Amino acid sequence: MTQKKRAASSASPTPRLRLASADRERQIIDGAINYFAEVGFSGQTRELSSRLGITQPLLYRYFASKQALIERVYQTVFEGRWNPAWIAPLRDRATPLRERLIEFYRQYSAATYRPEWIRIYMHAGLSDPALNRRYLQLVRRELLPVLVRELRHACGLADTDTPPAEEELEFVWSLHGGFFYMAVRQHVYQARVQVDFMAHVARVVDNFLTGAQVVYPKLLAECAPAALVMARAPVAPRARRPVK
Amino acid sequence: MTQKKRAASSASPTPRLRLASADRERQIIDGAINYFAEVGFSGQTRELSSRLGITQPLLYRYFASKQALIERVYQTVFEGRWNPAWIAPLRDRATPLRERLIEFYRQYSAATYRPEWIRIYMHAGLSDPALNRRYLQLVRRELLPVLVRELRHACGLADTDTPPAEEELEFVWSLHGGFFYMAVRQHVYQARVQVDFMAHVARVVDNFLTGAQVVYPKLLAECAPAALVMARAPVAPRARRPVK
DNA sequence: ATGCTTATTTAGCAAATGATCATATAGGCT
DNA sequence: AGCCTATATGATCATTTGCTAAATAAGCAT
Repeated sequence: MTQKKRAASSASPTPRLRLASADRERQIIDGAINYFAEVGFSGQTRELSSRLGITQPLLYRYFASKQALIERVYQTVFEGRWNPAWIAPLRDRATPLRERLIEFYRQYSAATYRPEWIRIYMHAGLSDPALNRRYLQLVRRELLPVLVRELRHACGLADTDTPPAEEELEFVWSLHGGFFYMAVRQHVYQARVQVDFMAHVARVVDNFLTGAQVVYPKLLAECAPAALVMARAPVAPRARRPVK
Repeated sequence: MTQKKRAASSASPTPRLRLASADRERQIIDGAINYFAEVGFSGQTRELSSRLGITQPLLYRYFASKQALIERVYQTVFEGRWNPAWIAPLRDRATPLRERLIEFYRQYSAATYRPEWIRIYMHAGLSDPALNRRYLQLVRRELLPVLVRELRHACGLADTDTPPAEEELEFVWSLHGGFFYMAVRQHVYQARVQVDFMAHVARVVDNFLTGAQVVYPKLLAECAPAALVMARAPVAPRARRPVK
């Protein structure tokens, strides 16, 4: 017994590392993000603590309950990774919308299409979708209307005050969702994705914008006719190669 | 105690319903699908049995272990809902590809974009992605190559033996994934989707096919040049309204 | 009725798991 | 050096949970 104990303590020379509480807290949160991303929120606190190299009761010194820790994980992952600075360049009409979209998805994917983010996001959605809905509303409030506005402009329409119709939001969301699903295939289903992501983004964005030249005005005619005002000087058509 | 018990048993007059074993088994599986879809596979067998109105040990008469029940749930949901008859009509060039795609997604969504299916699929992916990968391979083997072939044709190219390039598969998967993500938002994140799904599908398919007239040949030129053979009699251009 | 088969329940075990508490010790302060 | 505070630990509790064995009763053939 005592032998075993002594052997263990000499084998793992962990001389009771004493961290500043802020450091320890951060370390626990980071570990919890990775652990829960891997096994889900039903993962045990004992296993988590053992991966962190600390004892389980220490977790309870820093977090009142397992649930409190989980909520902290949510908060850190979701609210910590949205960058408001992504939006402004999307409105900069000095560069073609194509390039703006590609650049946006380069940055957005770097921040969120990561195993922990995607997996935590899915686990959270399945166990308590309230937080996900908050994130979706963030996207819906901050990002999608900008996309709609720029898309209207890129299709040769004048800026109006007409708010995005539900159908327009879903339309741009189909672009967004296609990329997200690729990340889900990769990080949740662990399927190998064998193409260059940014080249793929470029192709899909091209396809989206090219089609939109024709289809988007029809969508507006059906769903938001008030937005159908031609710009005085029509914007150069986006078709980079004329349809023959 | 005894009073409580007697009261309970008289309040719930469940006079030990005795079913044929096949019926009971089916009932358990159906209940398990709904239960696990809701709470995940870490849901307890006791809670499941109580929802079914049976005792927990009875589950173990029908399934050797919780894991065996879970595997049966997988099997029923995934392998039971793929319909090979979806594919043939996609190849019927008598009708425009647009209509074929819309009809396909009408049927595919009716079968799989349901709360249990989507949620079980997500839970499964997070806890053990092997089964999801098998399903993805089914899609990748049976569906995507057909889409690629028909898309090439719709863009005015001759049929060749050139197998789909990885980039082509991802390209059509971006269409597929956009729809799937809408179902995820609905059934996992429980966000309200306020548009008519089939009208949305029609718009997105239109957009996809219209853009593809321009973008897909370029994709092929980069990634599968051997497929870039023009059909002798060019197919009527898909643009339903000429690009101005 | 009688007895046989088997579906179903009652009662319960052993392991796992979230949470707690008294105790030990590291590290700064005087 | 010596003290004091906050951090860290080991032992332990109460509950949950997958699973089993024995008891009970419903349908069925005779």
